Amino acid sequence: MDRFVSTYTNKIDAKGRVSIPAPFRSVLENDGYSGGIYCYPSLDAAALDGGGERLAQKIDGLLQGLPDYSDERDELSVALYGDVHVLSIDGDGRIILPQSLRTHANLETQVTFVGLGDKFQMWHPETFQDRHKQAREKAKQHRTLFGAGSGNPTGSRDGGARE
Amino acid sequence: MDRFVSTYTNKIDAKGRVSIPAPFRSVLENDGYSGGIYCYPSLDAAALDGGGERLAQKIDGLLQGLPDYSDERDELSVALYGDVHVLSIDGDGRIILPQSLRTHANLETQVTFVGLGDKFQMWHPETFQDRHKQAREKAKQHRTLFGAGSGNPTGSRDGGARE
DNA sequence: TAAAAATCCATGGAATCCCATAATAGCCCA
DNA sequence: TGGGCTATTATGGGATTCCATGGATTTTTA
Repeated sequence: MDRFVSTYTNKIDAKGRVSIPAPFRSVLENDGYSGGIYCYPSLDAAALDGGGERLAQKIDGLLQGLPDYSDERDELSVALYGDVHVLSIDGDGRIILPQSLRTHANLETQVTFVGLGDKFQMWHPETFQDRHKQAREKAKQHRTLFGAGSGNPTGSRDGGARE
Repeated sequence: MDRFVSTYTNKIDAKGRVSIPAPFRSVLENDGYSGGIYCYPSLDAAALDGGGERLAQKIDGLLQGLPDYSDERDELSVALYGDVHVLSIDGDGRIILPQSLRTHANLETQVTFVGLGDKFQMWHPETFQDRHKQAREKAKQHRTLFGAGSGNPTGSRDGGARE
């Protein structure tokens, strides 16, 4: 399997460590594991985005259009690279979440890992529940718009409720 | 790991010494460490740019586009090379910031190191906070432009069938 | 010779490694 | 089908290493 799917909730222990769900770990290994996962605060949600090499390359791609040494590039780099943490995975498949990341997502004792295909997100469990409900509501509305709930003809995403 | 990512804030001690964040140091070593880091005042910000060989080569690359002995090239050379300092790293991974550089970036007691991929920047912590906010705003705008919401520019797969 | 710079040493706290345990899931074989 | 064995996983807790930081000592330079 090569995509992050499903959700899991794990504990944060006294040292700030969290187990990465085993299925996610194996995805990361197939993705060219380079010593750790890339993790940064989501731009518009109280959550963290995480992933492996594929995610890192995506970030590179966003910057490629911009000329070196332009102020614009530097500015964007601050948001894209400056916020990224490389969290190394210990021998037991755990990472430790830096304080800055934990505060962004209100993570205290538990983390909900949510697979999003190319990447995954980490949420405060309750916050995610709310989000999840909203997302499903929106998805239903869309379906009735399209009629019959027979899948998703246009291939559009589910109303952007995610992230 | 081969690029500068993440942000770290370190102290300047009484002698003007600052620890380079360990992850940055290891990037520099992989980058062909040549005795010190290249450091110069950012052209359009109250910050310092720093990096290793890759950064030096990029500066060279900019100049190569211009004809030899042209006024334009001379000017740019002065602008780019003139203010460059080579800061040697001591046995404990620290550098000493010359006064001229410190004044340009208003560095007094603390320095925030920001990874920008090929290079990194050094900011006064509070000044950086503002910059950081701007940068995230800009990134949001770009993101909607790119349609990079789910990290999937084409919007094709992952149509919301989560869980 | 005094001031400045480079090198060396010491330390507290944090991150990493290593091992132990309990719970779960998968499997084999009767 | 069921029962027991094994492998995997999440979690907890020491022990060790790494790192930022401060200070002392030596070397250089003015």
